[in-house]
Amino acid sequence: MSSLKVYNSYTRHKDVFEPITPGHVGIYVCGPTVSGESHLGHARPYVTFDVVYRYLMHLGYKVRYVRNITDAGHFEEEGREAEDKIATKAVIEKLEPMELVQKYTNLFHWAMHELNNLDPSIEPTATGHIIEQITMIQEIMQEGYAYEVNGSVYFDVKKFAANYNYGKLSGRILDDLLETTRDLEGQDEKRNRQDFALWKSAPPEHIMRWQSPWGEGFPGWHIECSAMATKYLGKQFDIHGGGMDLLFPHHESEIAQSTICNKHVPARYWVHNNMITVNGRKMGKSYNNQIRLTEMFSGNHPLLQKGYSPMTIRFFILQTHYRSTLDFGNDALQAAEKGLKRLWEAYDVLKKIHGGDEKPEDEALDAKVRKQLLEMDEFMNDDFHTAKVLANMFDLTPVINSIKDKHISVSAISSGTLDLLQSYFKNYLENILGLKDETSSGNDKLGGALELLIQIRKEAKGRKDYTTSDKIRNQLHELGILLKDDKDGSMSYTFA
RNA sequence: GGUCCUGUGGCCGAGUGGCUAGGCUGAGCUCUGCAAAAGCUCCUACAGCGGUUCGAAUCCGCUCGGGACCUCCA
Repeated sequence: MSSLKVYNSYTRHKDVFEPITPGHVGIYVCGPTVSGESHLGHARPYVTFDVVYRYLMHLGYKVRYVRNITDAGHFEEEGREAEDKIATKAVIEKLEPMELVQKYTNLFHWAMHELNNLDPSIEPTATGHIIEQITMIQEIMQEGYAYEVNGSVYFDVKKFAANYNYGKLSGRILDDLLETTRDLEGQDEKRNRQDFALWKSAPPEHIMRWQSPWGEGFPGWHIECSAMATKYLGKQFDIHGGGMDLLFPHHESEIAQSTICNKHVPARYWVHNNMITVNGRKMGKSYNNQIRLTEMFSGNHPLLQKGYSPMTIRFFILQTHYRSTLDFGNDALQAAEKGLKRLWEAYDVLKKIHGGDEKPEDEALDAKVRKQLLEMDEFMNDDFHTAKVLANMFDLTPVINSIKDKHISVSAISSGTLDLLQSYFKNYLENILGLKDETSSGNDKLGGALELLIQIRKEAKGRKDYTTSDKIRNQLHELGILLKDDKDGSMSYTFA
């Protein structure tokens, strides 16, 4: 089997993955700012890195997955009135900042669980690590790469660039930045425009504020990730993940900060997911085109023809490679919904298939099935190519259904291949891709009642009493339960 | 303006220079009391124009279109 290769934004090509400590992987993913509700675009990185997390564990690594919660204020616009987003909104909503933060943190966790994302190993909050951030800022100042002005502290990018490789991750050149940085108000505190804040002095109206060596204020945006990643993963760790839109300035700034403090580029592999777009345009607050996850699930949004279940959304995301843009659309979502249903029903069928002999009756088919299963590992090793994994599973679906419908015999493939097929489907669908059954919800009483109706319908059909049998089927259909007559005379049901 | 990405069949999307993923739609057929599901077929595309090559969706150039970042952003 091949080894895992990961596209590394830092080197700009696929690198063979080798953890710093054999057997262990440290991964840091930029988490949400909990000043508002998560939208569809937010689902992408967390699903993407959930699969990365699951796959690394599948490979046998012991993984520490750190994903932060940004609950301290940022600036609406750097250099302008330093408005704490959370504080501003808190006034409007007449809520304590921490109450608001708690509300959206809870909502975020709810959405993550709906999407069947595993909890990270550690989920540190920015407000819980103010001391670590202050300490790190002090270290940067001691090294001479930060300066204080009026109670705020800025990172000296120009000096950093003179001695280190600034801009490598994002492909930025300092001179270009000088020319292209927008002319904003209140830049006078900075020595150079491209400098960024490590600590901001808090104006009186600012609610979230902490005591620091430079007076009362709050941390800059980039420092929290550097401080928390260092604390929980060390001066250098394996993977740093996030959306492509964080490449610059966020991750570039993280690299600068950590390089001064820790003498290392913080992560060896930088992994970035692409954006979800709406009509070709990035979904984000700048474009005012977000669809919240609660709206996605309920269908309560002008752009939505209907609601889409969490697994539909997860599957929709997984059907594309994570570094490609993914365009939102009702047609695409509905295609994903149907595709997932078909795949999952085949998986249910597969679980019930038994038999097969040691030697397959159809050598060619047997070989093809094995090949397609083993290829799935290759695809995952090739930069987590879930889209190709799913394509192979769809290729195998007709084989499964044909066995069920007796178009081909169980013994067409060997018992060993059948075992492999069953274990790969289970492993991939449930453990690696993190999909789950959403239909039945395990209601035993309902199941029992349906079995009874199926029994009555069978008896009616036996008497050729199609009036009764059709009545049962049609009325159940109206209730959203689909009865299917299988080839062998048995009946099964699915929830629409 | 700078840096970078991208343009694939009705829709969504894979595509490492040659063997032309996959899903969803649509059409036909088979099975079936009728349905549904399933199976089997079919519709076979690479923005345009040049170039490199025995051979290009894939490499190069130009033109046109879309987008990301440069500012909070997943």
